Amino acid sequence: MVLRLRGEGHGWKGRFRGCGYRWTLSRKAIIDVLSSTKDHMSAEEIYNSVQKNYPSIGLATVYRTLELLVEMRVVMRLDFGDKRARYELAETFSSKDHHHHLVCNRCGKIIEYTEFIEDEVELLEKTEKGLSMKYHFKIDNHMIQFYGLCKACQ
Amino acid sequence: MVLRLRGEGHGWKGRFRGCGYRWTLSRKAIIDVLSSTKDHMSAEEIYNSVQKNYPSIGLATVYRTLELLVEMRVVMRLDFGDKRARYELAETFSSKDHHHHLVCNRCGKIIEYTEFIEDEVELLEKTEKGLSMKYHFKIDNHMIQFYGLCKACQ
DNA sequence: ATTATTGCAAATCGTTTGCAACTAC
DNA sequence: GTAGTTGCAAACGATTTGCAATAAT
Repeated sequence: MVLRLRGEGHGWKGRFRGCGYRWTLSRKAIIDVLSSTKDHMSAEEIYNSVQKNYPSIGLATVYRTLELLVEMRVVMRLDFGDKRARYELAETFSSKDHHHHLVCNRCGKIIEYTEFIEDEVELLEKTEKGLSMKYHFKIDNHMIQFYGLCKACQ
Repeated sequence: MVLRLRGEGHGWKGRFRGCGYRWTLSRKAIIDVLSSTKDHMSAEEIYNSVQKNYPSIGLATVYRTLELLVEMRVVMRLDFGDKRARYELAETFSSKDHHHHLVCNRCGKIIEYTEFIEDEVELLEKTEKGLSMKYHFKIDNHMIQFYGLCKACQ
């Protein structure tokens, strides 16, 4: 019987090493922050949160790490029309809690919805397959956003 | 028999006046550029294009106009993960030529697809209705993007 | 020991803004 | 004439980068 090694809870270390990267405190701290919330955090928010436990980690490192994580497909970079980029663990984004977004064009309010998703997902999978074949794209995520006016802004 | 006034080809003037804005040369020039292409142009690209015919129009005006047009729902602001915002006439975006996007995570290549759309649209309309009711959102557009690796980048 | 990673401060770059001149109405 | 609009240059803010110090392997 062989033990399944899980490393830092998700095999993070192995995943980094496998890509030729090192497993560092900064990276762990940032992934921890992202793991601890479902919010769409900006780089600066992540930085502030990381600072509470590791005051020595700099903002540049947060940016560099996020870039790396996006490249590794560990996090998803989102855009809601406010200027800053927002980040969310891909795992959170794509799991059974998969959700899409409703964005208010005036105040920027964002509503995450998970209802009506099953049908969407089913259809999207079909579409995904069709697109993959036709365009030879290897698709690994998708995003749906509805734009309009929220109750308050109408 | 009453004539239908069309103004500048789309009743632009009336549309602006109706919102309390003025119909100016800059605005016409920018809308003309957007009307002449299906591309997703950045503010600077629009500026460069406008410059060819109207060298006196400044970049700041382009930004201010685009902001106004987004607010008026005349244009749709898009984001493909390269830093700059990109713009497309809402009309182009939402008409029968309605399309969605495939975005390559590595090289940023964008493929517009129009196939597989009918089913999507049908479903989205249903979803839209459901979301509107539940969240009291007035939805007037949507966006679907698939992310992955294009043929060349795999 | 070797090489990736980091913090810091400076630089970059898309976008916004203050203001006086200008233009649509 | 009265606002809304514009060009210009300066300001802004998010993100990136050079570099010497530091940490992971």
